[in-house]
Amino acid sequence: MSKAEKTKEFIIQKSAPIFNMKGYAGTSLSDIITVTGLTKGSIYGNFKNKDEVAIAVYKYNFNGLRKRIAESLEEKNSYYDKLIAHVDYYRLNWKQICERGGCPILNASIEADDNLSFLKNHVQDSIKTWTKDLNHIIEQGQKTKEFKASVDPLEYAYTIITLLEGGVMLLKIMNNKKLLFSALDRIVFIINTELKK
Amino acid sequence: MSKAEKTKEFIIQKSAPIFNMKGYAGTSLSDIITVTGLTKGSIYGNFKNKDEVAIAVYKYNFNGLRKRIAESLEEKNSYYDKLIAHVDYYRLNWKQICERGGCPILNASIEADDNLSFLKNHVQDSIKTWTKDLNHIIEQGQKTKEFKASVDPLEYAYTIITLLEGGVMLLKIMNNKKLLFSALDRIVFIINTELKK
DNA sequence: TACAAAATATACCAATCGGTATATTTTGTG
DNA sequence: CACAAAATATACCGATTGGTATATTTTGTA
Repeated sequence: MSKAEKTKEFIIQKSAPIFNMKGYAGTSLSDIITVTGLTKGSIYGNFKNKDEVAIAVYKYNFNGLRKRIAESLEEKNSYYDKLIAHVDYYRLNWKQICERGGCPILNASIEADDNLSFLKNHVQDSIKTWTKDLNHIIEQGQKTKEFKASVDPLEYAYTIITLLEGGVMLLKIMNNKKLLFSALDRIVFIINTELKK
Repeated sequence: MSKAEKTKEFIIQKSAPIFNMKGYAGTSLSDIITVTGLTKGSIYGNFKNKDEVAIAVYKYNFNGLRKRIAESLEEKNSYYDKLIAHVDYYRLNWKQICERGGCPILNASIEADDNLSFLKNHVQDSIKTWTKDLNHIIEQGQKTKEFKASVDPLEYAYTIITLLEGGVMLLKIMNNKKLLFSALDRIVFIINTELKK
């Protein structure tokens, strides 16, 4: 790992919470300079412009979330348990999620959807990735006869994401974990009554 | 209605879509000047600062949405029909919602939650108002024996909001109405299987 | 250890930001 | 119609924005 690569990674790590909390438009280069302790020359020596920093930060935030969720599923040895663990990731880490500024997908999604075309594609990609991850778990669970073969895995993947994102939104704005937990309980209920055999 | 009040209303109306699409940080005073055709003096003669414009615009956007939903419930003469009509408002108007930049509550919520304290309170208030509106419909439906008396109206109000907001988020970012409709179908299913007697 | 290349810092740029003071126009009323 | 008050326009302000050109420092390697 070259010096530049280390610096690049350092900038991304330090800027990640700011972008997730203040948004793309709300985060200035001087914010990045302040939080990294570096200078403008160092930032622009490693990134073409602010957009490139934002994209790198978004990918970092999404990949981090995805990785942490994946880790919490690893030890589980049934697909049912994996799906429940996915939901429970939010139950266990809601505080950390709040501290980091909420769900990066949700945040970037809202800001990018009709404004930042350069980010929109990346957000779409990450939602597709997340959907595939959930879809895969459900499909595998169908193969092991844990889940009903009749249901459409993709539809349930989207329902889970819908409830998670809606739940995180209400958690953040109302400062009330009960609202997230209610969404999580609903997901578990759906899994138990409609997916589970 | 004085001249100033008319101008104020004019500024709010013209600025409303911009704030909802580009966000608070992404909307500049020159954007407001451009879209209204007015001058800076006229803006600041009617509003103390940018924050006050943003607040007025947010209230306008929320009240508009609330009014349009309320109108679509008016003719319905059962609380079950009112609740379904509430959901169907989104089914019928998803395109208009998209054109206006999505759900103002969701948008403002994401930007304000850990950044814009001056807006956060107003967003919280509007969510409380919306919750009460839904809660009221369910409670009344319980009184008329349309809905089961055993359920907690507030919990269902929150579940409906969670699914609506999550659905709108996915609609907007993925440009796919199917994702919103899936959330709407889920709400109707919950109403039919858990609320309805 | 010398030295070129890579990386970072410094100094600057025009444009735009939100906001204000003042001049001009428009308004309602006697 | 006159005239004060209200409303709007003009002209300006310092601060900050994203970005660049260049100087300096640090790095890896011969």
